[in-house]
Amino acid sequence: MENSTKLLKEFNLKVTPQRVAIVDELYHKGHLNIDELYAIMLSKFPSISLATIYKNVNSMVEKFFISEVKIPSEKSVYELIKEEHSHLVCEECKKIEDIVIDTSSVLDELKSQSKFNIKHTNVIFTGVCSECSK
Amino acid sequence: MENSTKLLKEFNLKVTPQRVAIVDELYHKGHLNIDELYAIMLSKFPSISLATIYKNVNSMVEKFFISEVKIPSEKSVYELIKEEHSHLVCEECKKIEDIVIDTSSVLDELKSQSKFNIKHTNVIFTGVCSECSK
DNA sequence: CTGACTGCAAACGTTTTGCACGGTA
DNA sequence: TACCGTGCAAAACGTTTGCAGTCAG
Repeated sequence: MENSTKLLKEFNLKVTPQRVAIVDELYHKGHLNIDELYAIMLSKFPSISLATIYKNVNSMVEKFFISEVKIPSEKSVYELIKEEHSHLVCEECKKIEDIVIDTSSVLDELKSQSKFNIKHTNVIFTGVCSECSK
Repeated sequence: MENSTKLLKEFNLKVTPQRVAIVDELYHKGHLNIDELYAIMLSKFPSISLATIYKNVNSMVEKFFISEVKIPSEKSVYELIKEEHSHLVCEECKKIEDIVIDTSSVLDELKSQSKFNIKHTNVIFTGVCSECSK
């Protein structure tokens, strides 16, 4: 069985062709906003409704299968949930890169300053990628 | 002259009572979303329009006088721009705390992994504050 | 005095909802 | 078969715009 189908079942989401396609795209593209997702889906399902995109994205977010990434000055994108990671966003070409960094030193420093019990560390770096800075 | 008035002039924004009040509130409360700001402003200017809030917030953002903070699963809040800092957000009471942490080790690690030329580092920690974890 | 700001109402874009139909389990 | 998902249209929501009157510089 294909990967996307298996994943949907694991998250107790009914397997429909539309959902499989959404998961496939997020898997291959990494990050997509609603408009990009709709455009891609339209090419595969000419009569798909935007409402279907929203409904599916929302149910996948609720089941913690995908997550919304809120980027400063940009539209939110969605990605499959995996190991905690940070994002690098190019201000010019808008490319988004995932990066796994060790945040333990920052968390240690934080612990000494605040009594918060931290659950998640959300880091977004913005700047210019190597292609755009040429 | 009061602080807010002076600040508005420094950022080339005309000084109106509505703007002074917005800056005063952001200064005292630290972070406010649009609805909170509107509610507070309504109590001071009963006939103020939501459009006025939006117009002022947008012009202040454009002049880099205030900035939008996008928080996972929450409404965006606005704050006066100051030294770069991170945010701690309590998932339960929604309180937001500012914290200045040294991100140089993370930036160094990043530099060794990616060719991005980083301009800004945006860090949001989510968790439970000390009052709520009692 | 002039241009910018305000408040109002309308417009706009985005997201959600209700419903009839069709597909999945 | 029973329920859930889909597509469509309408509704709801948040934000922006245009305009006439007012105010700051």
